[in-house]
Amino acid sequence: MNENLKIIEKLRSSRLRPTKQRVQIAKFLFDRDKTLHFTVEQLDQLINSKKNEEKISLATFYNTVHAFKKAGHLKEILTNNNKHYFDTNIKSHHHFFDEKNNDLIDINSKDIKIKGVPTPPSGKRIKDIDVVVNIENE
Amino acid sequence: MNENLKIIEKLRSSRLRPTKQRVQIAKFLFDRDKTLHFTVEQLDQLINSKKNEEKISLATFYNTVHAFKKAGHLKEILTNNNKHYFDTNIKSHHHFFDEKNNDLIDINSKDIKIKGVPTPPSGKRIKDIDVVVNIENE
DNA sequence: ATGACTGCAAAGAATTTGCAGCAGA
DNA sequence: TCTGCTGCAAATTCTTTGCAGTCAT
Repeated sequence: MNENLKIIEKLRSSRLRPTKQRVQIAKFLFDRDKTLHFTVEQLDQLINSKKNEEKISLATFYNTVHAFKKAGHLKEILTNNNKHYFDTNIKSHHHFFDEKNNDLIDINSKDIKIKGVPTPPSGKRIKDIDVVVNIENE
Repeated sequence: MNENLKIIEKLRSSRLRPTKQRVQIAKFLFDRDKTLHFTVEQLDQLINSKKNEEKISLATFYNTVHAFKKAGHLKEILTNNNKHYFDTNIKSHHHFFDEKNNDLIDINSKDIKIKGVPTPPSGKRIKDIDVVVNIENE
């Protein structure tokens, strides 16, 4: 129950009304030890497969995930498989990506050092840097 | 005409039949000084807007671009805007990406040095590394 | 009460697929 | 001739949108 309050605070502090659906989604996403990589469709299946609760509509998952992303609670991951992947780990970090299985694995940002990034075009500044280490079977 | 022969050789050496359409697309893509970043839809528009030639169907652009990618003549670029971007520059290099305008700019790979990439999971090896430097307006 | 949020269904965008006919080897 | 390729349209997949009803404040 204490967990619920934390979640509601988190939503409120981002000016997101703590609706039943948002609280349920937020609990699922943020009340966990390991970080989660997911697409919106996967999230829909993961949460709606739980028989005990009311179903949440797909459009609400899209709305909510984007609202969470805008609020900085989720990070979007780059891949080249034409799907939007999200990550509950918002700290700057990078990924292994296995194209074969669409499998994403976190890499601690402290491990990776990037040097020699040129200055961006004038009028632009660097927002962040994504590193994707593509892996394949040996 | 010599250019045509080079293109046909390039196709043949990748076991791709040099059909009229493929030769036309390959000339457009590979017979140029600056590298080109494009989506399949853009390519379709770029080539089919030329009034003088026969129109090529969208499905053929998809087939051809994927065939060229598989043959190693094109590189796919990571973005998070849910579109497949391709690059005529197949040398290892990285990109600035401006989400606002979906604008991609090459970064010479020699400029960027990446250190501290952990060993990949067992049974996997590193295929390549993509670095995307996201930029925004100052 | 009033604005924000949800859910449904429909629309939209990008990509893929099936298959008949055509063309390169 | 024979296999691979093209073109068309239909199908699929993922995502967004419009809007009426509902809920949080």
